[in-house]
Amino acid sequence: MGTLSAWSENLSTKKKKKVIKQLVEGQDSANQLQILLHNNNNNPSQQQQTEHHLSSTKEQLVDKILSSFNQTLAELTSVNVSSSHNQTGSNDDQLVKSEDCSESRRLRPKDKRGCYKRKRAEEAWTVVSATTKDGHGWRKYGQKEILNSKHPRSYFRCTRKYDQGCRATKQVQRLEDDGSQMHRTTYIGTHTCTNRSFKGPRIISNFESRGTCMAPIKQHDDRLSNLAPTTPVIKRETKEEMSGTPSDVTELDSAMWKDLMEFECYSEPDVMISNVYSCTGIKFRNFEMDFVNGFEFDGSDECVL
DNA sequence: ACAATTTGACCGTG
DNA sequence: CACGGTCAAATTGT
Repeated sequence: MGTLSAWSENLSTKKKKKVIKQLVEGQDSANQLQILLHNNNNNPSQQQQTEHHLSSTKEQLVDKILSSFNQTLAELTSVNVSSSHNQTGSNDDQLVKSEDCSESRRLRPKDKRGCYKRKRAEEAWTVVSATTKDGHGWRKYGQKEILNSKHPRSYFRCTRKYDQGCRATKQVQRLEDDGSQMHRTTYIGTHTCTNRSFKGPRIISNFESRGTCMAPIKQHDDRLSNLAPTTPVIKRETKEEMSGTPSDVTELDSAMWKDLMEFECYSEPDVMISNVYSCTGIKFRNFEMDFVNGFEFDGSDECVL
């Protein structure tokens, strides 16, 4: 995982401005969307009227928001990737070792547990949010008490790890401040699975198309055969996710709205917009504050994950 | 019965 | 050696 200082140093002023602009645009769209949703909830008949007054429709706003995140993330991760040394190659190597190891482990007697190769730092980014939902299926595989932290950290891997070889993992930890239901979610690695269960905004998954040195960018299903382990027994871990397979934009959107509504239930509308995204190793205050302060990261140790 | 989570051990990294 | 990421047996849930 690259350090914050390294990340920040590699972010040119020009890029910072671009990133800020994109995020502000996204925030603006989100605000408009919030108004729309709010009006829709209170008085559905008013919605069309409101929509007319605003410059965009719901769908357009969602597009803008997602586009904002996608562009921003692409910008940031291109920095990330360029600043990281032979990340992918070593990752692949590590992963192969790890997978091989885990394969053999299954046959090993109990007393020989733990033969694995820890993954090298993959690119990671962090989301601070009241909800940990992100539209992907996750399986919890561990929990740890973290030194000087009140709350334990939970470890999740993609449910498609074994059937599609997806490497994505995430770590979720509740923020220190009491009373707050906010969680810090650190995503590590990108999804290489074809997730047909899309339940919410796939902000994260759009990383997949960053066109960098990550996993194969091939979008065809033939990659499944490439990535799928040769293990004869494939456990299906995504029962409920497979049931719904949104195939068109309408279904996809309705799923997205559902998730957005859930999100709204978790947090006050005013909070909703402001306290969401940050990236690798950023201090986890209100991210909006960082915008105001010119997107400056001090690279101090307190931000190390 | 199967899937998901919990939990303690194992082990890599710094 | 401490910390924390990962594994898998045991437990719990559906």
